[in-house]
Amino acid sequence: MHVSCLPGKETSMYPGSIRSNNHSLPGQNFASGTPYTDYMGYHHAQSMDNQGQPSGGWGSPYSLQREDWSPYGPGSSSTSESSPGHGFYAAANYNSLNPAASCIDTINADHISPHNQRLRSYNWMTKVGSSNNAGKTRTKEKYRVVYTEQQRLELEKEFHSNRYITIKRKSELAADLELSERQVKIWFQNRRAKERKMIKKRISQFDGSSGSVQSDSGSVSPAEMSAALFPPSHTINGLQPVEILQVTIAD
DNA sequence: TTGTGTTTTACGACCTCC
DNA sequence: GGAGGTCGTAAAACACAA
Repeated sequence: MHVSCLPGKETSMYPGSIRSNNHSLPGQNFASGTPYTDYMGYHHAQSMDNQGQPSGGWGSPYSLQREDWSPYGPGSSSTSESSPGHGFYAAANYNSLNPAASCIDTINADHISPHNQRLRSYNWMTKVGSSNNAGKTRTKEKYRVVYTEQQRLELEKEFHSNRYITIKRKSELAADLELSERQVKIWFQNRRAKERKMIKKRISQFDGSSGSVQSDSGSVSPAEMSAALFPPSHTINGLQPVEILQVTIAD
């Protein structure tokens, strides 16, 4: 599988999108400089061979509540070459602060190791119909699926291009990945939450440390960590993202 | 194998904006 | 009122130590 590095076709944050008036979305772009050492923190290595996906296996009462639950077929390979970065969160920025993850290819190659490539058994398939919790949507049959490697990769690419997905891109991505728009939206919400959590964790490491922070590669000074977290080029209204975040956390 | 902790989907409550 | 935001949380999926 080949995946290019954030091609970057579009440059506007909200090309004809919702909320294009840019009314201070709290996190809008603010995390552009956040570190992605955890970018590929996903441990799942689901095979792209998703025969186990529930084509038709969704419980009807559940699926009726979805906007467009499409069968989870194999990740569309066609998306590999067609996922445009939006340019705002440029690969250059990302790479500059995280050289180790400078190319998704690298990450991906790493990630899809023989060890990780082991096939999932999709145990949930056998659970369908086994639940007897009528009235509780979440516990009906299966209540969550595991996205494929391909789906995650494309979503991550989009996320690193833009923290907030446009309606247009959401629609495209959903079609490409055979996900519902709702799923894409929720994935982005969850991904932002994850990022905030990571940032808070890092900041608490600063606060809790006296002079240095231990990293994988040894001791890192707060200044170094800060620079890694937020490159100087990223400011919003004159504030560096870390400052904005600190204000936010203080609230 | 099993217990436990973490991560990943998914949802509801509530908020803001148009 | 609808759409999408955050926040908190449930529960499946997963990793890993014992």
